Parts: sequence; C-alpha cells; structure tokens
Amino acid sequence: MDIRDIARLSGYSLGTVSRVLNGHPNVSDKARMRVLKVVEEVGYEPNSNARFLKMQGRTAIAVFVKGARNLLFADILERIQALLSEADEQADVVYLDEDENEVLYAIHYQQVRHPKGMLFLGGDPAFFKTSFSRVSVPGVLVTNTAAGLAFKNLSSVSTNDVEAAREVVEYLFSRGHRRIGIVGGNRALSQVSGRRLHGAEEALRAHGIELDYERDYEPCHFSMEEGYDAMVRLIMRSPDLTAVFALGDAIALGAMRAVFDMGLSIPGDLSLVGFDGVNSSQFSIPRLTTIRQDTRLIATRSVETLLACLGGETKPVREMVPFQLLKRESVRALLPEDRAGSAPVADGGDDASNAVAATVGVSAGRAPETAKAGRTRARAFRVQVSERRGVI
Amino acid sequence: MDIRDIARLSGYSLGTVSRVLNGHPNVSDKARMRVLKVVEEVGYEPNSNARFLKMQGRTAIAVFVKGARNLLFADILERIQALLSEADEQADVVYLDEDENEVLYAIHYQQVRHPKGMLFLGGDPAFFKTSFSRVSVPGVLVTNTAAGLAFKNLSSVSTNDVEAAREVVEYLFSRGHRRIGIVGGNRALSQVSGRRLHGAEEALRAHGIELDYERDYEPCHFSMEEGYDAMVRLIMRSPDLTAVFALGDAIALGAMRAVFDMGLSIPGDLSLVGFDGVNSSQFSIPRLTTIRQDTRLIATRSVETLLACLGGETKPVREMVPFQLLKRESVRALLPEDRAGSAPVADGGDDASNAVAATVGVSAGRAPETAKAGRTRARAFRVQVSERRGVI
DNA sequence: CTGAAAGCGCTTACAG
DNA sequence: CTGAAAGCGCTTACAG
Repeated sequence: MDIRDIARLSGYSLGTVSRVLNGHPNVSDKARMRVLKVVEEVGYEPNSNARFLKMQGRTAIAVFVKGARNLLFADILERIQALLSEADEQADVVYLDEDENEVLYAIHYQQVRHPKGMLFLGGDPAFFKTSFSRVSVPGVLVTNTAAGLAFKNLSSVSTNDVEAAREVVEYLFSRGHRRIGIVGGNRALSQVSGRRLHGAEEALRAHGIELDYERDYEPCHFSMEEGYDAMVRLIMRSPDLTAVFALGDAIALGAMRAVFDMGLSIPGDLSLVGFDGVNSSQFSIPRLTTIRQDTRLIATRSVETLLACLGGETKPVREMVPFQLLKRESVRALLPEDRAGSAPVADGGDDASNAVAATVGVSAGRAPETAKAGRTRARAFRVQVSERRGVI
Repeated sequence: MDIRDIARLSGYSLGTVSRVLNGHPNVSDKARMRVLKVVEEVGYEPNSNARFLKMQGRTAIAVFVKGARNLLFADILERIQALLSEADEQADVVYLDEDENEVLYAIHYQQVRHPKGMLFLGGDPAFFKTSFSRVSVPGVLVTNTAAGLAFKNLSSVSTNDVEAAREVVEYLFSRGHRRIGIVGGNRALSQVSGRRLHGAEEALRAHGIELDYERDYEPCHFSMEEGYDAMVRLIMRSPDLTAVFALGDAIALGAMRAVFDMGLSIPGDLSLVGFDGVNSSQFSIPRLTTIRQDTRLIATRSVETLLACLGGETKPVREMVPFQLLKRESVRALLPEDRAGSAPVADGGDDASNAVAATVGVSAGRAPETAKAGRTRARAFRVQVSERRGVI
C-alpha cells in the first residue's frame, strides 16, 4: 500500500495526494476530503524512509540521555516528551552510558538520522568543547552549562550547582555543623560534581575551613552502590564528621544505608544532605534533605529554547533555573548540649511532605518506643493523607 | 558526500562501493581495501533513509518499554541493549505510558520503521489478543506471558508470577502470619498483578483463608506515591493485619514509608514483602524482603529467543525463568509470645546483602539504642564491605 | 569480480 | 487547483 494506490483509489494524481498529506495549501477541499477518506479507509501510512530521503533532514528531535537509570533525567525526560508531543515534534530518545562521549555519538547520529535539533540530558561540556563544532543543528545542554563554550548553536539550561552546593554548606553551618564531609563525583572527570564540589569548598572557605580532600572527601559514581561504599570509606577514615553532603540523591540514599549498617543513626549521629530532589528521596527513612532541581522548569525551558532556535534567528542562551533547598528530616541542629550526646532534634521542614511529617510528629532519629500511634496522631495523620493527594 | 563521491574518489563503480559497504563476497581484496580507505578518509556515512528505502525492512529491533520509570524494566533494558549490540543488532527503544496500548503503537511503528523484530517490556496480553495479528514480524513479550495467545510470531519470557506470589504467602504463613493483606495492582486491568493476586489468593485458600477483597486488599498503580496512599487506606481499614504483600517493590517502598509515618515499625509491628527485586530494595531501611525476578536471565532469553525467531524456522516459546525469594529484613517470625508484644526478631536472610546484615547485627525493628557501634561490629562491618564489592 | 541500469516511495518545482 | 516528471541516495539483479 503506497501513495500510488491512494492516487488510484481516490482518482487523483500522486502529486495531489502528496500535497494533501503534507497539508499544502493549493488543494481543493473536495480533493482533500476524498484523499483523506481513502487514506483513512485503507489505513495508509507514508513510508518515512522515502519521505525523509526527499525531505533531506527535518525529521525528529533527538534526545540524548546519559544514564538510563538516572532518576533525575527520567523526571526531566518525561516532561520533555510531553512538551515535544504537544508541539507536534517527534522525539527520538537515545540512552547512552554515563561515560560515553555523547557528542561523538550525536555527530554520527546526525549523519544517519538528520534530526532538526538535539537535547542533551547530562551532556559533558568537555566533550562539547572538543567536538560540538561538527554538529550543525541547534542543541541544548540540559542540566549542565554551556558557559564558556562559544558555539552559536548551543544553549544550556541548568541549575546553578555552585550556588546550590554553597547553600547546602551554609545551611549545615547554620545548624551548627563544622566537620562536614563530602561524598560523590570526581574532581577531574565530572563537570557537574566538579561545580558542586567547588561551591561547597568555597562556602567552607568563607567560614575559614579548607576542605581536606584526603580526609573529608570521597569520590564515587552516581549510584546507590557506590554511594554506600564511598560513605563507608569516608566515615571509617573521618569518624568525627557530623554531617555529610552527598553530591547526588542516589549516592545519598546508598550512604544512608551505609550509615545505618555502621550502627549510626541519621540525623541522630550524622546529618546527611543530597542533591537533585528525586522522587524517592521523599520516601526514605528519614526523608532526605536535599537540593531540588526544578525538573519541570528545566524541561520546559529546554524545549522552549530549542524550539526557538529551530526558527533560526534566536541567539543561544545560558539559562539557570532556580533551585530549592528542601529541608526535610536528615539534618539535625547541632546545639552545644548535643555534642554531649543528648537526644537528636529533627530539623523543621519547609516543603510539603516535610511539613506534614512534622505535624505527625515522626522524625527519623526518634526511637521506636516514642512513636506509638495514639488518638491524636491518628488524626494528624489523616491530614497528611489528604495533603499528599493534593501535592502529588 | 554520497556513495557516488566514494565511487569517483576510489575509481570504482557505484555498485562495487555498495558491495564493499555491505560486506558482499564478490569483491576483490584490492577494491575492498581501496574503497574502505576512501570511506575512512572522508568520513563517509551511508544515508540510512536511502538504504532502508531499498532494503525495505531489515532495520533495527524495536524495544517497547511500558513505563519509563519502571526500575525493573530499566534493569532488563540495560542488559538487552548490551546483548543486542554484541549481536550487532541495532536497538530502537520506545518508551510508552503504563496504560498506553503498545500493540497499536507497534503496528503504526511497523509501517513507518520496518523493524526486524520487537521486544515488549511489560506488554499487556489483552492488547496482544486484540491486535497482534496485525504485526508481521517476530515479537517477544518480556515479563508477561503469551500463554493462551496463539500467534505463531509471538513468544514470551517471564517469571511465574502465580508461583512466586504463592511462595510469598507460604513464607509469610511459615513465619506465623495469618492476617495477610495485599496492596497494589488492579484485579481487572493489569494482568501481571492479576496473576500475582491470583497466586496469593490460592495460597491463602490452601490454608483455609478466603481473601476478603473488601477489607484486606487495596489496589494501586506501581509507584511509591500510590503505594504510600494505598497502604494507609489498607492499614486504617484493617489494623489487625500482621503482614502485607505489596505486588511491586515501588509500591512496597512507598508503603514502608507510610507504615513508618503511622508510627508503626517494620518488621516489628508489621511485616512487608515486595515483588521484583529492584536494586533500591536492597538499600531501604529495613532491607525489603521480596521476590527477585532474574532480570539478567530474562533479558538473555528474550534476546536469544527473538534472534532465533528472526532466522525463521524457530517456533515461538512461552518460557518461565526461575525466580527467588529474597529473605531480607522486612519480615519477622510471629511466634506465639510475640502476639503479646515482645521485641521483634528479624528473620534470617539468605541473599548476600542480607547474610551480611545479619552478621553485622543490624536489623530494622531494632531500637537505635541497641545498635551502638562496638569493636566487634566494626570488624564484622569491614567484612560486609568487601563482600559487597564482590557481589555488586 | 565489476559496471550499467532499474527502482525503492516519496516530494516538489515546473507547466498548465 | 492539478498532473507529469525529475530526483533524493542507495541496493541488487542482470550482463559481461
């Protein structure tokens, strides 16, 4: 079943059928109706290979995702796909390994598939620097910054990692923490973790503390497994840390388990902060205090930016979207008397789930026997359920 | 830069160049060398649209994944991609919503992209029954069974959900539980949950218990959010349950948080079992007792099966791969005296992480004050670290 | 082993 | 508004 069949069946010529199919203006309503009817009846689908062979290019928008299991990217991607589909753009998603060179892949992809534009979730600026000159369509670096890269067809939408990391450290400081460790990423390799590390380092320095990379920092990839192991190494080496900043939520979640397995409690014995604000950080016990990247906004701005650049005239942008420190349950205030070992105090929270948890009177460090369900609690709890409905 | 340029540059004809590019036998070594050299030099990439226009079909293998955030599928997919790439097959991954009709999508996809074969992660047999007759290439239902569907081009590789669910209930029974609730899935809509529910129901019945769907069952989708809310509803309604079987790990992880927020402890006050064996179930506190689906084997057999069917002669298969009940920390044995409310006893474990956790002496129901780190624990802990390395 | 030629299914100037 | 024709870049019988 091809376009010739439709032409024959509708009584029109091949050219007219093609025009109808492509929504060209110069077709009579009569012809349009007739052709569409036949197309509908026989369930005809144009052959995209033939189509694109002619149209040379204008096909889909390629979305390269580094790390198929990255929860943050999954959130962003979901939204991107919805937006693209609303805009009637076809998305072609390609998953790559965390350490693959996405730009080299994109160059190859470009020659084979001729996308209109490209979105890179988690692309590495270093790779862009070297090879992006060879891609000729507009691209947007999502979640990483293109600042310092002078390509007229490359934009970026990201969170200000440096600022966010700084805020984490400031927060920890305001809660009385002075011995702060950092786990995750890799100074040399990953630019994201590099920036977060940098922000944390500077914030510490502002308080007169020089981060000791040998003792108080432990690198690892962004996974629970590695977070677990890295945390163990860090704590074994620096048992006097009172707080740890994990450069990603997955790392933090693995680290949380590690701390527990070492017989310590969070936030009782150690405070912990993550980065990203992935969904499951809300369900851990305790709920994870973390930086929430605004995945919705990042997705929206990325797509808007790319679409604008597709038009042609628009200049590339380097955009930073606001982030938010979600104060939840994994950090406690270190008051002077706490150093002597009194009961942990869960910190007040300010995001929805946390505010509710506070109402319920549940906090992570609390011993089970203080958390028996009573009449009052049951009532407060019902409130939580309905609030959650609204939020999620 | 097209094949004609290569022909000109190499001094051979267009046909010869094409033969070299496609690895056809009837080419002289001299010609092959020469052509390849030129191709290499100019970085030529064949235009796939033109290529596939001629070759009509034999392109990639389509992988349809229902639920971009499904952790189980992410595991399987990762392996599938590796296997396909080893076999020199190109994979084209398409993510669909949980409730989308993947077969209708596949039919459309087939007309446009002409894949050699299709893999369906989480496909719904109901959709296949209605429409799979319209797909003409071999397909494999992964994670769900094609039993009862008589398509000669449809195979399936899955876990025996009925048996696995039965084993969960038997296990709970052997630990003294009689009031067992179930959360997750939907009797009518989802076939996977239907089978798990069925297995659980039968196991209960074998012990003379009829599952009360009104009181002791609460449906929900496979997400932490929904698991949380559903668990709340279930426990509010049936506070006398001693154990709950969540039909998926995501549900279980959400449910775990809910139980904690209600002021109850797992497994102290309530035992909990999941299903799937996703990675993060190993890091929750407590570690989740669950059914481990063998994702590696499922992926391997799925790909092998599809590749074999591509050949032509092979008959479709309905394969079940072995599963495993991972006895971890979220279930406790309900001894007669426990009913009076004595201290919870974590159940012995038999998978790697669990065996180690037992060594360390850490268990979920234990109150913080009994879990202070001592010299002995520190040593046992080091063992865990190295064991983990080996396992992961 | 190699070349010349037909044709895959479509789009788009070009006439009319 | 419509039709006839050229051509997108490749593969593959068909001769030689």
